Amino acid sequence: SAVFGQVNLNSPSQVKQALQAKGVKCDSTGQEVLKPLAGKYPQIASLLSYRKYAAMLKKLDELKNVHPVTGRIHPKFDPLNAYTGRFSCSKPNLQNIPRDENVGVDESIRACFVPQEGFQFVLADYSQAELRIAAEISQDRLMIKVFKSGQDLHQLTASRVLEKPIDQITSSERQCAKALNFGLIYGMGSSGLAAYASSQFGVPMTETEADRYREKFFDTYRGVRTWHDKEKLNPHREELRTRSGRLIHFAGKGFTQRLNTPVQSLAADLIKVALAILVRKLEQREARIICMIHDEVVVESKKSITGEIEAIVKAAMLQAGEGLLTHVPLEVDISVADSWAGK
DNA sequence: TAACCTCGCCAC
DNA sequence: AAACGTGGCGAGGTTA
Ligand SMILES: Nc1nc2c(ncn2[C@H]2C[C@H](O)[C@@H](COP(=O)(O)OP(=O)(O)OP(=O)(O)O)O2)c(=O)[nH]1
Ligand SMILES: [Mn+2]
Ligand SMILES: [Mn+2]
Repeated sequence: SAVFGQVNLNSPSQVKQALQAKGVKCDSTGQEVLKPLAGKYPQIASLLSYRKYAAMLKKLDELKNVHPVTGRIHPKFDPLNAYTGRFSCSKPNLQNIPRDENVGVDESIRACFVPQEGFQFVLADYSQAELRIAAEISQDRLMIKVFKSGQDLHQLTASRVLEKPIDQITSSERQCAKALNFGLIYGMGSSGLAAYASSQFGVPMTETEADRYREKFFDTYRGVRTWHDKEKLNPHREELRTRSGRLIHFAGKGFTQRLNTPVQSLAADLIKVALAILVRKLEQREARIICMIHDEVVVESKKSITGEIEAIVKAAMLQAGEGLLTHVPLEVDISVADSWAGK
């Protein structure tokens, strides 16, 4: 094309050079930068589309090593690799399998993950996991109240940003709002907020508008602002002790990391406690934990006992909160399905 | 050739 | 890309 003559589209440096040669000023060629330019340059839209499909094909390629005997994929789960105490997963990573709405064609990668004959999946995921924990850690009065009354903050934020009634928020709009909520509580700035809203949410937002939105957010959740201010005051604390007793080396960590680490760590501890409870309860039953994705558990359960297993999984995940959280209630979204796509 | 880095993108 | 964070992976590109 006129913009990309003889360039390797897989090479960010060549792409950047080609764009700059055409007078497109950019530092990076990532989505945040290119997406707002896609309307003006159809070639950029094509490039982003190509990158998306290429990423999907790469993911599929990673999933080729099915064990000949078990018919399963056996990744490595490492409980002690991530800084915050999250599990990591590799070879292949099953914690970043594309969600169906992002695959780009009417196909599902997650639907390829199915239980063995005569079994079903129980899929259980903490609702608004780290928002609840942030409410607990910051002791924000309103946020705690919101969770006690069973409201949905992701949905609420989507509704505010899109200026649409709450009952008209689609699941993918809610999904987009997650990054806004977490961005805000973990210290995202006005420029980051504006860029994200424009590129991922499709809502053009100037930096001034972003700044106004941030202020509104922190006026609403005053305890979150106080938490941030407090964290700004002691930027040199070198140790963090988690509620479960782990000591985390904190030296050299910046403001945003200091906000995130206690929350993500507690979330990691929460699900680990839940898994420990659960693995024992499942021992004598025909059901096994086959995957975990940070705040989600996938259990493969014999069909005839799925109802009982569902109750056990939910109870274990809620019970884990009893020793770790004091003010905020937990909720678990749970479903039974014949594939990871959720039926 | 292999090891390493950066970039971009997937998930939570 | 920037004061959101935590990860893994492939491809290009560089270095040993
Ligand atoms: N800092 C940060 N953390 C994220 C982001 N996306 C997900 N997480 C973390 C915080 C979430 O609570 C946690 C689990 O992700 P989920 O997709 O299950 O979202 P969440 O539990 O908040 O909402 P849900 O009610 O399950 O749809 O992972 C993000 O964009 N930034
Ligand atoms: Mn969740
Ligand atoms: Mn989840």
